[in-house]
Amino acid sequence: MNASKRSEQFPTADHDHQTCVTHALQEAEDFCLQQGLRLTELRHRVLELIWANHQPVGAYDLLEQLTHEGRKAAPPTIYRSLDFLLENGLIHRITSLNAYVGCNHPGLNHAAQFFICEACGQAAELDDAKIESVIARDAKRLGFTVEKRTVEVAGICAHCKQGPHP
Amino acid sequence: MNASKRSEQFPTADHDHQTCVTHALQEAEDFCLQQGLRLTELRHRVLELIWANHQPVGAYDLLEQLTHEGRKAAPPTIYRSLDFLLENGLIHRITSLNAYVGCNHPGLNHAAQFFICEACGQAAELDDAKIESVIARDAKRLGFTVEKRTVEVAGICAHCKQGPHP
DNA sequence: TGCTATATTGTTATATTATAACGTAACATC
DNA sequence: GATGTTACGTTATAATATAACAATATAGCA
Ligand SMILES: [Zn+2]
Ligand SMILES: [Zn+2]
Ligand SMILES: [Zn+2]
Ligand SMILES: [Zn+2]
Repeated sequence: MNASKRSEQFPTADHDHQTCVTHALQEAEDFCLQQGLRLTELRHRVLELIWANHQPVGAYDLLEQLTHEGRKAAPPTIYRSLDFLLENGLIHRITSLNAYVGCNHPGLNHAAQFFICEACGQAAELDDAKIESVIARDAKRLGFTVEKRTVEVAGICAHCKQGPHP
Repeated sequence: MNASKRSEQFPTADHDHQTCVTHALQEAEDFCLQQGLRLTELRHRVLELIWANHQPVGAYDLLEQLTHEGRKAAPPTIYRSLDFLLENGLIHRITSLNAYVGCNHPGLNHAAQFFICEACGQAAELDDAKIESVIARDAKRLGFTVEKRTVEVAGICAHCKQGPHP
């Protein structure tokens, strides 16, 4: 099981954090190159910070991390980078947390579901086609055209049920 | 089809708005009496305003409506009433809108799903057991204990696909 | 009834998240 | 290099929500 695969669900305590980050950044660079997108130094750094946090992180947390490393940054600095990363599927916004997290399948333009642990703060990204199809069925019955789905489940992850924060 | 039934999905343009409000308030009064909850004048009025808006409405919109009718009100005034109504299942919070909407099945402590029209602003509340079971299955596979579910689908409702706002 | 504990509301200040508006710099294309 | 476009810097402000403490109303009981 490689780092990418592991990060699709709740990571174990002993997993190689840095490998996750490196791998995700490499994927993002490749993707942007393919798509002709400009992954500027700022955007690259913001994405790196999001992955390095390794759990959903707020815009102002990111802002603080940027300023602490000497960069001039104001709210628009971070929000513009977040917008770019969101638009191009490199990160997700978790509505119920007002926080941002790296996407495990960048570029696929998928609808994701999140399982969010209230103890350790980790979020697992799923892409369960079954949920999609049930929502689609309900939408059809209502005559509703789906544009955007938000599926976020809060609770306690398996690691945290056994002991304190993994 | 009565007002209650109608309000479970997207209401038609010609439906009896006032009947919906009256019916919902009556149900809330009954429920609070049964449960020994104090539906004070303020809480009653806030719930009435939420239903009268008849679509998800923001806390500060409600605040403005309260002050316009002469009541002294500050943010905590409205947020405390919203907290009471949320805790007791009389309203729902729609995370993706930062807005509040009356519950169609007060007191049932159910997990609801919302289909939100981006054209007319109406939200339809569903309680599809199928969605619940699929989420429960994923949770079980992850070893995840579910506390709270957020399922919000944005798009265009059937009325709005035919013509402008119903 | 009057007393007391509790719940509710009022009031002021502040935290948190996000965007508007406008100017400057970097980049790409010709 | 001129020109149009994209990205970034900067200042101010909007929108949503909570903290902290005082005043009032209510409920339960002596
Ligand atoms: Zn994703
Ligand atoms: Zn956990
Ligand atoms: Zn409901
Ligand atoms: Zn509509």
